[in-house]
Amino acid sequence: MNLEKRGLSERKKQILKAIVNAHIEGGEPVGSKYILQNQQLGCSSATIRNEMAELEEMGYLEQPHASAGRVPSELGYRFYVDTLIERYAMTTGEIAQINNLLKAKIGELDQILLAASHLASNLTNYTGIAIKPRVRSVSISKFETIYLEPDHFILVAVTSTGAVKSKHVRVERAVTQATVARLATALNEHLTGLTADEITLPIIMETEAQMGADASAVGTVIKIVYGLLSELDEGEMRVSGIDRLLQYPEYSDVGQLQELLGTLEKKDDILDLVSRSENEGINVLIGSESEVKVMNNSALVFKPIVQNGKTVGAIGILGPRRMDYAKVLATLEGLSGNIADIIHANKQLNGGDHNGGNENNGG
Amino acid sequence: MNLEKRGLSERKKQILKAIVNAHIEGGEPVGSKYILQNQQLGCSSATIRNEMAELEEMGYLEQPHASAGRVPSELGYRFYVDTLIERYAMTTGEIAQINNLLKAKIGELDQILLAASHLASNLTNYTGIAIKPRVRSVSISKFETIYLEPDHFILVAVTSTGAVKSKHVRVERAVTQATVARLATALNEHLTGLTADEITLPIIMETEAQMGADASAVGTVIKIVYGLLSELDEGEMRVSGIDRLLQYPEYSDVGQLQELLGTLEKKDDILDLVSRSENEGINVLIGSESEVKVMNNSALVFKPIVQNGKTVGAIGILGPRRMDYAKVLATLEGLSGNIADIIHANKQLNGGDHNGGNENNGG
DNA sequence: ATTAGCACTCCAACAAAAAGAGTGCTAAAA
DNA sequence: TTTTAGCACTCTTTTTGTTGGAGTGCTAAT
Repeated sequence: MNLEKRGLSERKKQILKAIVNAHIEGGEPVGSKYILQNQQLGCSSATIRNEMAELEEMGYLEQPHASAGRVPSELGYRFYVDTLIERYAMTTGEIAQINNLLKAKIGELDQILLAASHLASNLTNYTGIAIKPRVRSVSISKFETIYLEPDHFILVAVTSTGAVKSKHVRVERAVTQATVARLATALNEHLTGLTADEITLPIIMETEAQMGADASAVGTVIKIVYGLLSELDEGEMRVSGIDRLLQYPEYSDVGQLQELLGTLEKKDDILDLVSRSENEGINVLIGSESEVKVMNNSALVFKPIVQNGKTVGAIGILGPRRMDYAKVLATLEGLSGNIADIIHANKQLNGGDHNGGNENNGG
Repeated sequence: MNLEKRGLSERKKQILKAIVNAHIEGGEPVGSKYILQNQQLGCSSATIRNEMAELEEMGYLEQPHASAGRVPSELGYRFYVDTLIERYAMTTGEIAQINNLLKAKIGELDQILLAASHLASNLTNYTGIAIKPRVRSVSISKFETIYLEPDHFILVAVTSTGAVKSKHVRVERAVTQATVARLATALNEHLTGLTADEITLPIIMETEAQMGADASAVGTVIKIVYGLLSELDEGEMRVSGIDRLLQYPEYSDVGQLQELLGTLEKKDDILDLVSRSENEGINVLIGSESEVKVMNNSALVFKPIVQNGKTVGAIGILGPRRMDYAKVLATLEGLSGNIADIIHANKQLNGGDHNGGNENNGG
């Protein structure tokens, strides 16, 4: 017992792992008898009980009430995810499913993320989340205008991350096709690479000067550009497969469920959490490790999608604290590998090796 | 009793209305005693009981069990919505809220619909739905290309409904800025106004011919255009405020709730329903009136957004069958009026009168 | 046609009892 | 010193029974 100060005995590890696995599968507290029957550790249930009592004392297990089985504590899950978990190998079927669905969606990042989170939800049977994080500083790398009618054109902006945004623009004074083309040029010369904060009055005035007689449209457009940039700042989050949560008994309490759904609706908390993360590997947040109040018996696992050193998106899984971490980690890794392939270049998808490291981040 | 064959007596109407109102508010079966105390109809509870028994026989009321109060049947709600409902006037506060939020979102239809459904959910305290219906035939009215790198440009398409879609395009053989500009011209000349089905091989060949030496890119782009058109065909549906459902006791049964959430996740059923609707007024679907299985104790109210005679979107409310129809109808009407203002022209919002007719459509 | 009165039904809530699962502890065995 | 069998104990879950109340339907009188 003294020598266990700095680590768990092999037997304790085996018991803890068995308990976590059993609880992940069944959701019920696990008793010594069950362990006895399902593990070969050549000792009696009484010994197991003793070990369990010690594991509880050490903080890895909890007892829902005086005479129930044991349930893994938050610390127990942490230890499990960090050291005990056995890597889950995706089946060829799953890999094929990923490839097929994502291949069909080669396109804008938004759609890829959405499809991926859907897929993640399907494969893991938990709730999937697709996130475009808030970013401190997006800028626009290219403007284009599309003339429609004398008082009506479309402003298209390509952002530094490659996303394309557009807005209809209506102006008071009629403009010509040539004018809106000149406008695009002017915008490209003065506003590219600037964040919302950097669009200052002098810059606006320069742009207006360049447009000469047609300066009146500039004000309207700048306002729209500004709004566009702030929109991009806001981030976005979409949820898929909420219905899957309901199959887990931890969410059969309506109050709890309502709180959780509320958090998913509000989006802010999770969006913040993901946007602030600096871990580019897989993030695993178990229960109260995250500041999001509601998560107490839930867990959030997410993987940022990084492009040129910048986090441009994330896919995640939300589920009960006792989720099947092995499967979730493998799924998110597989998916993010494929997404990386797609966005870095439109090269052929081949399901190759994307062992994206199994880094975990507690709190 | 004979003369009631073709209509309900005034007293029956009053009783029915009182029962529906009471049940909408409380969610509990309503008894004769309650009616006696809350309505001035100068008769005893025994008489009310008799009337209630007859209303039940006629199919307007139901009894959950032998000795409970009465609950409105589906037919009862239908009758209520069609003839008994009292128009609800939006408060100035609500009108102001609508104007402020929508004003801020002047932009693409998607965003307006999303904001509106959010708002509808907030105002009514039920779940809001924003829908872009499947449409038989979308075409593209204008193409534009944005050159980025020699093997990489962006294709922007403006659809016949004014929506803007874009796709990144990567090509094998390097192209110049001039080439992508010519490509846009070629696409505009050959593909505008065509639906996905109408893009035939001859047309493709003509386009390729026009591009001469750069024909190789045409194939890639056509595939993308095709995908883009089918995407537009698919329709879209976004849900907001699911958490609000949980406050109503009819959704405290996990099984029921799961089915409902499943329907909302799948989107297909509701999307079909809305896409196929030909009623441009407010549609009210109560319980099993819709083919969507799950709705049995739910109701869906939605209002198409029509532009140039075409349904370009819809906003809706999903809630318990006993929802506050008066409020829901008023809210959707108010919102759709404002949306119409915004999309028809960017004229100033003024919260003016949009009495969009109170048409109802039973199954 | 309406109403008072009453017996009847059914549900909901509570209480008590029984069943079960799992533990902790003790004393003996390895 | 560690392990184990055995058993009493605790706490939950399920079952069963009881009671109270709400609301109806019916009958007989108005």
